[in-house]
Amino acid sequence: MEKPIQKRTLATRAKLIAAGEAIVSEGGFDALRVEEVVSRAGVAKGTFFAHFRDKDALMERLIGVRLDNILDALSDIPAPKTTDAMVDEMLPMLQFMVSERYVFDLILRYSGAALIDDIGPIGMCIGRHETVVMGWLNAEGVRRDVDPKILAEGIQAFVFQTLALHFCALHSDISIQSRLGSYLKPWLLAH
Amino acid sequence: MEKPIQKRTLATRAKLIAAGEAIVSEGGFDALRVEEVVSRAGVAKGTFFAHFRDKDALMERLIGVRLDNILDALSDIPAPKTTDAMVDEMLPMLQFMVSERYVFDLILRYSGAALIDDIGPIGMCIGRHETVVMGWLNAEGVRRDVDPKILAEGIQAFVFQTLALHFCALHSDISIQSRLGSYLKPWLLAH
DNA sequence: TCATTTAATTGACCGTGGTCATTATTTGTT
DNA sequence: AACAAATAATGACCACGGTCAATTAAATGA
Repeated sequence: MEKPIQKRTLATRAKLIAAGEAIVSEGGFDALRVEEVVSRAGVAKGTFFAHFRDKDALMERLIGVRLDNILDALSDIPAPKTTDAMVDEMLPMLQFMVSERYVFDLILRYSGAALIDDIGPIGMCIGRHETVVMGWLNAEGVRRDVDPKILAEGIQAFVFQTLALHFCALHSDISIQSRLGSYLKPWLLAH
Repeated sequence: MEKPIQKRTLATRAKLIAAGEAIVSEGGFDALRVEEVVSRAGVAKGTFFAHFRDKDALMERLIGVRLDNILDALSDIPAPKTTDAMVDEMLPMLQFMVSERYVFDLILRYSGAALIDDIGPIGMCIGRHETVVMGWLNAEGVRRDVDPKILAEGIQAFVFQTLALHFCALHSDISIQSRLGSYLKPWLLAH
């Protein structure tokens, strides 16, 4: 019904993504330039925008791959039993998110689906993360008076708050772990 | 000690800000172009960047003015007694924040001080908001087992989460008020 | 096999934010 | 008032994301 994609198309797209990935692994996400992507991929500039809505769309894909890898590992572990353990398990994801200011801003912007209809790779990953975390909330000691969905959304909110303050000079004296912990304990624990 | 600012400087800056304000009031924040600011102000482009680090710096000032006005009103009212009342009082601020996607993104990016040393107008406003809200937390029924500072930071986190989801097509069926309320009740109420 | 329709690619071009060596103006000094 | 030092303003220029009419290649039908 809607599948007449030529393999040339797939090949071109793959080249673009590979070029992007190479650039990022060499100089970080912030260093990616569309011009360099197309020159490395050996195509014209216009071709890039025939395959990706804009630069951010490629960025989302590249970041999405990293996030998915981290999430694969995360969903394999057993549910942590304390909030501190939860924080520890989330740490790899958080560290990637703050690895570059540019990356954090991008994740923030696209974590809720940015455009009206299509939910992008980053939105998917955030949703996946929420699902994984929600699965942890059956643990003993976690409050039962609140819908787990709300609880999981709240954890997301605290994650973003923590990372935002991490970038803020006035608040960077506290570690990510301890700050996130100080939010999660009163949010999650029955008392 | 550090005050040899010529009045020419102040006049130029005032012209730039006035021009920016005019453009914004006509076409919204998203419509502001540096070129139009300088042409309306009757100065050269380079002059703009002698007065503001970048376009965002002017944007911050313009947004800061609006936020300050809203906060002036907010700090005049008596402390609300219920979470629903809190949400109602915050509503004008929230509505301004989501008036344009562009504005929301900017506030998000600068709500924690963006640069290492200087905390900009938006960061100031968020801080002010936090202070006002923290003043509400002596009310009856609000939990006492958590540092009010943490409680206020958590409210900020939920505000941003609520507004982010507001822009997300998948979640825009719920009103800002009811979503924020569903976070604040379990966060604030003693139980 | 060739003609026709459909899809992919090209690259010159544009909009806009930001830079910087040069020029103009103000302030301080004698 | 005349000069020197410091500060402000200028505008040509660059970087980079994004557009689009024209071109080329692939799929389809006879």
